[in-house]
Amino acid sequence: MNKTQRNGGRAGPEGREGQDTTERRRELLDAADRVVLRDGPGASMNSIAAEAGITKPILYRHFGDKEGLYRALASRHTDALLRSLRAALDAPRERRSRVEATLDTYLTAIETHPQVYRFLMHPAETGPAGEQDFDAGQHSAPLLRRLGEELATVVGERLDLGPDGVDRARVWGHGIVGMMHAAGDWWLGEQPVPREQLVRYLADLLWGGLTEADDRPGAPGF
Amino acid sequence: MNKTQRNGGRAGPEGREGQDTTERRRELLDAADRVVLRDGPGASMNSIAAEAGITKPILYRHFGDKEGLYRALASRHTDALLRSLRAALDAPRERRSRVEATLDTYLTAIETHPQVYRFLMHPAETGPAGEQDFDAGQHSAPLLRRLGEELATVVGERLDLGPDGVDRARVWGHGIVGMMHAAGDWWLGEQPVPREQLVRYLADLLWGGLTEADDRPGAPGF
DNA sequence: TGACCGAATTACCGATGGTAACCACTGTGA
DNA sequence: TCACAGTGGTTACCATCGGTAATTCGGTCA
Repeated sequence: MNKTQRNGGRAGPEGREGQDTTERRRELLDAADRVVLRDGPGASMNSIAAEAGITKPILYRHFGDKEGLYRALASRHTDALLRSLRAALDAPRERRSRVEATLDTYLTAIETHPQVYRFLMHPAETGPAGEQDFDAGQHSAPLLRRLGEELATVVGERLDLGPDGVDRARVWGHGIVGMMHAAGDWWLGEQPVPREQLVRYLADLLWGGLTEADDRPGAPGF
Repeated sequence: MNKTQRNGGRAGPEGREGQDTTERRRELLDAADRVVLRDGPGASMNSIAAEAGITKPILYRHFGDKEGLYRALASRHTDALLRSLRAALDAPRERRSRVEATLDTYLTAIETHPQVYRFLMHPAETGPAGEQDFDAGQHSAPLLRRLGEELATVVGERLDLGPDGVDRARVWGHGIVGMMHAAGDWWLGEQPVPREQLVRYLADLLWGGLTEADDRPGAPGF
């Protein structure tokens, strides 16, 4: 088993050893967190190591490469955000309230911790070397993908969308998440309206606001 | 024959000068385009200069820094895409067809040129050094912002959205663009459904599909 | 011809991600 | 008590990148 390998130490029972190394990982991630929140997503491995009171090679032992560290770090925050959103999505209310609560939860999160948010949207960072992968579709922030899939599942489970319901649910899941994300990103920069209003507008959009609005008199129609 | 002929002395009027330098810029951008499409968004300034048959400092003379080059490059593609989208948005049909045509135009574009798409979504690249700016809101791809603002204008002009119409139009503009973007990004990776279907699903979502769907029997409601 | 001027190149700097080589400490077996 | 093995850790280093001074080269004017 040797779950984390390394150690090879016959010394203590492996459980104990694993305990230590995961505990260590947590400490390192805490340090990385502080640095990233302070210096932005471009924080260097050296500074992170320094914050943790160690040196680079140890970080590389634990996380492989920068991408690995950032993935681990992002995973923590993503998990936390996902938990909040799931809670909002599971609250026992009617549909509209549920949607508004979810939107509000997300927007509150990014408003409260913009640095975390910014980091989560930039995990790739594609260092100087290599990076040949051109699959064009996984570069986007994994957070959005996870949110989209999550929402797709919820929608697919709870709504009756007909024969092609699965595909439809996935499209809607990713689409709604993208709407929330883009609007939130723009709003975070300018904050031209209070959060509650943004939530209402977005929910209105999902509620078919675009269909119900009348053409402007004299306009070429929309 | 100094076809490129760096003018050699102020001889010519400035107009001529400008002509030459903008022509040169175009050539350099063409070269940069080829390299970026070949090596991905992480292409180095050296390789771009080599492709253009010159050396780094010239690139820096023309574009200031890497960010500048990438901005110029992105601007070209963004402008082109914006033109197509405006055309789709201005076609004389009824609202639903117009929306579907716009979605289809965008999705066709990213499907046809995924490398360009990928580059456009990663223009920041935040080099190794500095990069202290933490405003958390301008890091996102400028393309999405421009699209969002554009759509907001169109929506605001053509629809009668009541007293707070301007704010509402901006939220909707960015929201719709984000929906299109996220769904497109996900779809580009998996392509689980044909494009026409994706377009229909997204339009359905905007047409209030989420409101009209029935709860699944036995589900906790959505 | 020779001084001059500007464009382009070479050579370089500092910083980064990543790694190999080295070091020190600690407990074990004789 | 002492060699030893294995651990975690550090130092020193490499290739590469973005960016820039110093320098060379080609042509123009007196």
